[in-house]
Amino acid sequence: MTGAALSEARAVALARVFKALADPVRLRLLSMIGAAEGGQACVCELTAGFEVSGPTISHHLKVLREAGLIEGDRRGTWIYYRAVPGALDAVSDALVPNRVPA
Amino acid sequence: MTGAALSEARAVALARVFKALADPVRLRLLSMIGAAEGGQACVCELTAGFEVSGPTISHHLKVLREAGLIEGDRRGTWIYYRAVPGALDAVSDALVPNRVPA
DNA sequence: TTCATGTCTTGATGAGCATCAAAACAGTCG
DNA sequence: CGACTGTTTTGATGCTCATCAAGACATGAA
Repeated sequence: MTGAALSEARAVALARVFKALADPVRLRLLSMIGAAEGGQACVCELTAGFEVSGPTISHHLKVLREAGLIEGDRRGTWIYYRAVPGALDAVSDALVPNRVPA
Repeated sequence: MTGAALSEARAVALARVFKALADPVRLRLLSMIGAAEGGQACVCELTAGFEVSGPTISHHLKVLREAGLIEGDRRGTWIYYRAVPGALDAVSDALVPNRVPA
């Protein structure tokens, strides 16, 4: 956030992603998905880790999906979600441009 | 977000910061402060760059201040705001731990 | 087809937030 | 002190969001 000033349009787009990240449940969902075996997890596993109801988890997953942070595909009975590659890196870059991949 | 699963407490703390970033006006304020001469800007300069009213800018600056992202000090008539060093880096680290300073 | 399971959508409710106008506070200058 | 500028606080309003209960949809099995 030290480079040139942010344009209005870019600020709106970035704010949308940050809004998706601005909830403890969604952060933990994202974390659980990333930490899961093979980088993916089905909704049943995710729901088990929280005290909130199934529909609420589904709602949060939808928010993350619409923000471009995760994507899911149905495999038989279950739906598996995984992180969209590079999505979080792009957000990280926007915050601190002077960083490079390890 | 690929390491160990996030604790509930850490998720709540992180979400608080993301919530502060989840507004286009606040993102642009942060950007303008970072891009300003000497890394600091007075409220009058910031207000001039927006269409919203003065009190609204003041409100957003307060949110950023309470999130630990900026700090301000009065210097005569004007109050100057600047970014808290390392605050954004910490957020960036939380998102993508596998990055190192350039 | 009928049933059971997993996931999502709908509808409703209560809490939180962005915004502004008006008032209050802080500091400078005459 | 009094007038003025810069900044914040207060109060009110409309909107968005998180959550749940109930129902709907999708898939696989009997």
